[in-house]
Amino acid sequence: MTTADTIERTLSRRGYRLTSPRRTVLDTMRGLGNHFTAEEVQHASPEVGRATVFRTMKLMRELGVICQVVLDDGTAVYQLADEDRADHHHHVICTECGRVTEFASDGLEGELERVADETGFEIDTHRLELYGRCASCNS
Amino acid sequence: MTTADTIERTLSRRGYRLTSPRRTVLDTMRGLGNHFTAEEVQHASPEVGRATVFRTMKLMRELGVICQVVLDDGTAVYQLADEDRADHHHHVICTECGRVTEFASDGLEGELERVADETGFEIDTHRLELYGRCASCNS
DNA sequence: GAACGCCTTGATACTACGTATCGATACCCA
DNA sequence: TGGGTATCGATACGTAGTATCAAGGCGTTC
Ligand SMILES: [Mn+2]
Ligand SMILES: [Mn+2]
Ligand SMILES: [Zn+2]
Ligand SMILES: [Zn+2]
Repeated sequence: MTTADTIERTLSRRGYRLTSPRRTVLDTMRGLGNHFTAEEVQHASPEVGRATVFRTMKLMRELGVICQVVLDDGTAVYQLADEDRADHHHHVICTECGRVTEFASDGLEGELERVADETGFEIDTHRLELYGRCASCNS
Repeated sequence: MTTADTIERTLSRRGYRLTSPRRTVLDTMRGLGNHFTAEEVQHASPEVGRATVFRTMKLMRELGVICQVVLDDGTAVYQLADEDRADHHHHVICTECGRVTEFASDGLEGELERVADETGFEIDTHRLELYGRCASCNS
């Protein structure tokens, strides 16, 4: 979870400010726990205009503060990124309780690069999600 | 691309029928080429009710006849699956022209299983998408 | 062939998601 | 102090997908 100070610095570096509505949306997301939808953020921040909620979430996504997680049915939820994994990582999603966990693997990234070569495409990025049941839902 | 006969058999096995509206939607999707959105299918099948378009697309997705492809911005497009790859595969998406290509890799699947073990989750499925530029857009 | 049940359909309404527009403010810097 | 840019909220708009419901189709069974 990225601190407000870090976020403010990143915003500032790009000419943006950490305003009061942005702060509210950030606090809301922190209060919503492991993962949340756009609608949940809206409902929990009634003082902030709807457009601003979306704008802020989009901005935070660009900064890597939150990540989008695609569920197995194709819908999306969001998650505050661990500060240390803010750059590149993937998600394991519990189809039972919805819990989202982040992970990264150098071995996997290497294998992905090898596969990417064979596609004939010039690959820039990728997205990977694993679906299953978490330890607690599994017992 | 799965034949109508194959689809009819699969539907029949589940107690469903290949009706005229379903046939229309299938033909429409075949006519739309490499990939298409829900809206494009609707527009190209005005005789069919909107709800039926969505219902049919959902059904075809469950049968593995079409696959959902998540773009890098999180939106979704759809694609008729190659009959031989109908079971499990992934997608390479050109961020320039939108072209979607399917691929599969045993090596990758093996590496994925290894990574999945370390998550502490009981993994059922996964989703992987690669984003880049196709050969023709790259030149 | 009639009755019945289930599948299917289209119209409609509704919810969610996200973007575009626009006039009004707030902040920063010269 | 004045201008320029960022930001905001309200609103409207477009797309995606689901829920409801009444009507029609089709197969099976009697
Ligand atoms: Mn994440
Ligand atoms: Mn596919
Ligand atoms: Zn769980
Ligand atoms: Zn291309």
